[in-house]
Amino acid sequence: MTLYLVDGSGYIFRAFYALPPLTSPSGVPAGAVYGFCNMLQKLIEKVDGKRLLVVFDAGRLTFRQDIYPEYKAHRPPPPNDLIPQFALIRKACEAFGVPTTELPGYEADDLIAAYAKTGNELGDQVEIISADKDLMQLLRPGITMWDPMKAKEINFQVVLEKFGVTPDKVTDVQALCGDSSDNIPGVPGIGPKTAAELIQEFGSLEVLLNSIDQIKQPRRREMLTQHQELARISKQLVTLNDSCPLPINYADISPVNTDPNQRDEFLNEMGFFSLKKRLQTPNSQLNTQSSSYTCIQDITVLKKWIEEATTNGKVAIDCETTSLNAMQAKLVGISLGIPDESGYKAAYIPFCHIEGTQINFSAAKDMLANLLANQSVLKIGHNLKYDLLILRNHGIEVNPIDDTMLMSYVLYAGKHGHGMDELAQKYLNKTTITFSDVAGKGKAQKTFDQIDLITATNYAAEDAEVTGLLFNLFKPELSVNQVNSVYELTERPLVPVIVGMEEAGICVDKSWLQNLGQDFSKRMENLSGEIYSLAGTEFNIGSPKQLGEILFDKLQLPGAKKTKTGAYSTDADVLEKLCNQGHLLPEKIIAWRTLAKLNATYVEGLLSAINPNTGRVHTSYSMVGAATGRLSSSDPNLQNIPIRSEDGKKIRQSFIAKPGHKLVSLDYSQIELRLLANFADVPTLQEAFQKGQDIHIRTAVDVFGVPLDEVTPQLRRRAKTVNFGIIYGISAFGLAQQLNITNSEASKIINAYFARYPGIDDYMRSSIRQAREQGFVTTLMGRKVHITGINDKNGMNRQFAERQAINAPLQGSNADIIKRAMIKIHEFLKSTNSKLLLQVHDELVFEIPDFEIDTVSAEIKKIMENITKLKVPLLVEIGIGENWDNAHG
DNA sequence: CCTATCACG
DNA sequence: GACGTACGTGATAGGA
Repeated sequence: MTLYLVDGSGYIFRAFYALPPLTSPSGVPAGAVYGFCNMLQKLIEKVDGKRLLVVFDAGRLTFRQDIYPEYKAHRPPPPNDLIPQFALIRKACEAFGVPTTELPGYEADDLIAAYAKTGNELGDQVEIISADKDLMQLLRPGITMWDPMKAKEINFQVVLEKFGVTPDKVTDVQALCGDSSDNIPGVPGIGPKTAAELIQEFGSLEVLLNSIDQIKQPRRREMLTQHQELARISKQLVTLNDSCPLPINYADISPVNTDPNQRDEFLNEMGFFSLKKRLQTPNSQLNTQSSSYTCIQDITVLKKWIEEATTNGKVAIDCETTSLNAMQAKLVGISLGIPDESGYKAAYIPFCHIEGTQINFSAAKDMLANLLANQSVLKIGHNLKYDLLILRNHGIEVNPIDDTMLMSYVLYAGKHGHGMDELAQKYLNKTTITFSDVAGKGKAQKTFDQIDLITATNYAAEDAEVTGLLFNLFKPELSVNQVNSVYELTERPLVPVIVGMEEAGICVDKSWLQNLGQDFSKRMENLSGEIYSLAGTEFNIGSPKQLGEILFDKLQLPGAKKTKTGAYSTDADVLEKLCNQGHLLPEKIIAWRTLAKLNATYVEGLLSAINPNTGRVHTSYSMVGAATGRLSSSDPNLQNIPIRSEDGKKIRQSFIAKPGHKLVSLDYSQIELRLLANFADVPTLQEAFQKGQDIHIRTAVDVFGVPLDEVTPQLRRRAKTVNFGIIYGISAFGLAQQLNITNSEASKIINAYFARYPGIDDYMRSSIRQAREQGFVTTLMGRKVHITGINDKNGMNRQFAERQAINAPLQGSNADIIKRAMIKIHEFLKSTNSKLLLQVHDELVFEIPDFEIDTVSAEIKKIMENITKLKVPLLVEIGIGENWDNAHG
């Protein structure tokens, strides 16, 4: 009977590094345990009732250190988060009914060798489950190896390709070339290629060492003569000791015998509920084809599902549509997932696929609307904002809700993305069907209504099922990780607010934009004529490559700078420097580029974004796009509408209020600097804000040491740059670049700043320390922003992470504040005729009917300013106008 | 599909 | 001594 031998320690490390750090309900790190259980379960399925022995390392010290003290000496100790998990993993094996073994003084690999040898001699088939190259020496007839990650056999051929020799010669090769990962010395100057060549030629290490004088190459000969002893020691180190004692008698190794109750008890203790449910029906993972999902094509079947969801009190939902753009998408079908003993059972209700028997949507609508509006049934979705918009188009309200995408966001912002496919892979170990799998991609991509019902059901119902499973996993994590309040008080209640904004859209003046486009085009034409004659040739001005060649090769202008890919840099910075030296061409290029940008991105972009049904522009906000907690806006992006240049302002003027209304803009003044003054507890800065002083002038006075009445506009501008620099996690180089001064001048300014504002430096250091110790920084409302790379050994990556650690709490707290304000304002606006249309990080834009402008905007200002209490006041500035440009004070 | 550039906070 | 560096986003055009 076959014996399977598992390198348990290898599994532990792989599980630890592959999985994000989950925490069990009792607060113990459990990510590796979770991963290990998953792998263990797969193994149990593979060995199918045969004998399985998991072998662990007993400790760091083995007989090999007696031979060679440096052996594995450079290995860092296991990470702190992993240490408590070792014992739990042994417990997991016990709970799954899998025997384990270990032996002090020996490595797991030695024990594996010893058991493999014994089994082989008794005529048993032995399979080693590991991809570790140090175990490959054991291969021989009757002993095979299986790489569990790649799910393929490691045979003689694989070993031959890897080492250049057959398995029985592997240790000879390793002895010669050494192994830096285990600190095995080998013979200096001999690498894997040479080692294989020598062993092939001489047959074995022993023969080779006895015939060194026959080696032709003088250098090899010399090295081998000199380092014979190292080769012999290395050979001892890499050779597995198959005569070590067997802690469990070979005959006593029992087949896998899982007691489901014992296993479930352990999984409960660990909080692995979804895994527990999955294991209760071990085949549901494998047979998730059409059989396990229902396609609801009949109204009585639908009725049964809705009743069941209602009784259950919880249902996962997902809408399938014809477009990612919610405002122009057509509803095609809805999937439902209802908790059951195996996790979630899921169904898909098609409404308007091109082929197949389907329920008419209007026949099902009332039933579904009742379920979705039922206060005692929780609706779970992934990015529900989207589904809510779709359903609102059909007059369907959805409440109450939970959103697994937002849960992932508050738990893991900065660590990884929050898309369902990615999360399913990471947390459920499940590869989901992707949209392009079913619909294709590129130009030939089908819309969902063109998909056949079987495929559509498999895809759509899986989404509902996965959403439910993610909910089971994430929901308890929220409080364990102390992010329940940011989820409950900020992210979840924000969903209907954003839905309202996206649905409202904003008016843009079509003919204004068209005129503007004509003006821009004409000016571009004139400019390109001038550019061609200055350059002496026609070329594509929009091509940085061609432009760079013209400027720096053909015209030989000075100041050529290369980008990281080696091409000439032609960005505004470079061109401006050339302008300052009196060159005319770069100036024309800058002007042309500005117009090209405005025309393509804004004139053309906005015109094509006008929704034909509503006549307005509806952006889409991503609630998980920015790791810091900010929203992001796309399709079109309305958070980067020009404002700084005169031509830019003209673009902004195209955003108008509907008749009888005004656009009202309210923005938080200097909010990030106020937050800095608050967090860093700088008395001088706090006082300046309390007295309503101009903060940049104040900084100029303090840092540049000039009297108040001598602060010129230019000096104020420099101080403003310094203030921004501080918020971004200042570096001398960055400030120097920005102010066009030398590094040492910038350094002096920074030092003066820290000296005048004690507290800033401490605050920055403490942010960095928190990131280092905990892996994340926190904001005012307890949002976590994970900072990866803070302990990176690459200095540049680390410094980047440090600047993020400084900036994220400020940017993130700003996001917290405005999000809370939006939620409160949304409630207030229900009693008015006004609407919130846009959010631009520290600014909110409203459309307010003339008759209630004063009262409503005053109340909004009050809400915004009083959303939280800091050591400095929050100040909100109001602007009112027909268009977005003149709504700016 | 990636890079360079540039629009915003 | 050299390296490359301000924080966070999204859209567009060009070019492999």
